[in-house]
Amino acid sequence: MEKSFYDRVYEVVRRIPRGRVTTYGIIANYLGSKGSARMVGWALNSNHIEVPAHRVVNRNGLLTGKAHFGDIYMMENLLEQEGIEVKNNQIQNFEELIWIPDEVNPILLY
DNA sequence: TTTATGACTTTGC
DNA sequence: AGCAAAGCCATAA
Repeated sequence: MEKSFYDRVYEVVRRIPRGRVTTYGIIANYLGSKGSARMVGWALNSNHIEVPAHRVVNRNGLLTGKAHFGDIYMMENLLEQEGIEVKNNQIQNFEELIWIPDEVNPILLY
């Protein structure tokens, strides 16, 4: 069975360092399909393996996927356990926490 | 093969 | 500023 788009998403997500986050769009862009941010989320939705999906949020730093963690507070709790401050589904200091594949540093692409 | 879907993103009003 | 609609594209059926 060849590697599917999903598998690559899993690989990237697994590489996200603890205490860091990234976005659907960044992952999609890294995988080559810059318009397929939706696929990333969907890949996680179909995910049967264990990946830190809670470290993936939308481009605003909003926990849009929280509903898929069983409890809507699960995702937030997981992030806070890693030292990430979340308030009202919004990650604080989001831009400083963004991690990008193949980048060793935290990035400040703005 | 065609259609539907979605844990997104961007643009336009 | 805030909401609506379209764009996006890999998978499942």
